[in-house]
This record gives sequence, structure tokens and C-alpha cells, in this order.
Amino acid sequence: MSWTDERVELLKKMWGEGQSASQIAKELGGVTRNAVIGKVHRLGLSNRAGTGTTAAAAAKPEPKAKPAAPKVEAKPKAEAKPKAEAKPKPQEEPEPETRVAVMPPRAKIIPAGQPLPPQPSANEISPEALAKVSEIEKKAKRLSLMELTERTCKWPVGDPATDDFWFCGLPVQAGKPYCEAHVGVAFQPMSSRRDRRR
DNA sequence: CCCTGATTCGC
DNA sequence: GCGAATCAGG
Repeated sequence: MSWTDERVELLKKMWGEGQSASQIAKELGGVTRNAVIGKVHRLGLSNRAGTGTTAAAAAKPEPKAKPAAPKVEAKPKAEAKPKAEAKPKPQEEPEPETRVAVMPPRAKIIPAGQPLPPQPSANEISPEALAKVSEIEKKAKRLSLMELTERTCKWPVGDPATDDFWFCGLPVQAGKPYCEAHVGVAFQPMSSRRDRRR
């Protein structure tokens, strides 16, 4: 397969949308994610706004290899811009807090004598997410605490005080503590806080 | 172990 | 220019 205009265009589009290289490769077909990444670099559109990976490591090559490269590398580079240099960037805050963290079902610890706090956000989880969870819990591996590993979902199910307690144990993804379904419950997009008459 | 992107270098 | 191999991080 070669990089036709169409394919490059799709690559640019998807990359711009934040799709991963592997996803793009899958979509394009006939290429590996390495090919996609290589192309992305050649196109010069590498760094997307911080894709959480090796930005730092990228900046420090040459642990070995490449012996001689006596580049004179003089860089006068008198880049004088006549006007309009200042980039209007008052918007510095990258965290529009589109998500609301909801605590996992832990044992209720309520201060004695206190009325129940209104629990502003710990309720009203989207029906889809809940359905997904009930569905997923059928497939759950029901691991015990000691069976949990780095890549098993640590979502607790049941009452810790009884035998009927276990952890989901399904595969987690990319450093998250929970499986896909439980991540969906733990991190609610604020948009899902739709008004639901109670 | 799964994933991510980055870099190198023979082709 | 291409991309597999490798690296580095989550």
C-alpha cells in the first residue's frame, strides 16, 4: 500500500481527531501503526497537544549509535517578524472539568449523629453505564483482593463484610484502575447529569 | 501484558 | 520516502 492523497488525508484527519496510530492503521488497512507514526512524523504533524506519552523521552535521543555527526549547525536564524507576533492566549486553563469523579462504592462511613449528606454527585449514574456494569459483572472474574494485579479491574462488588464480595477483575486498559465499563461509572461526563425526575 | 507515540536506520 | 525494530512511558 502506498500513501495516496486520500490515505494521507484520512491519516491527517484521524490524527487530528486524536485517534491513536493503531486505530488509524486499522482504519487505513495495509499498514501498521509504525507506518502511520512514521508517516505522521514525516508529515511533520507529530506532537498533538500532549498525547500523554514520551514527550520527554523524545527530547533525549542518542543513548548510543550514530557516532559521527559533526554538524556545524550554525543557527543565526534571524527570524524577524514585522508585526503581530504576540499570540493571544489568555485561555491557559486546559481543564474545563468536563468530568465529575464519582467515588466507587466504598463502605459508607458516616459521622455519628450527622444527617445524611445530600450526596450531590454520588448518585444519578447514567442508565447505560449501569446497564453496562450489570452486564459486565456477569462476566467478572470475581477476584479476591490478593488476586488483583496491575491489569485487573479493581472495582469492588458486594459487601466487604460478607462472603459475597469480590473484585471485577476484568482486564483494565492503559493504566486505568478499572475495566472499560467501570471506568464509565467512575468517571461520569457532566453531560450525563441530565435531569431525571426522581 | 496490554497499550501509546518516538526514533533510528537499512532499504 | 518508507516502515520494522527498537525504545520509552503509562
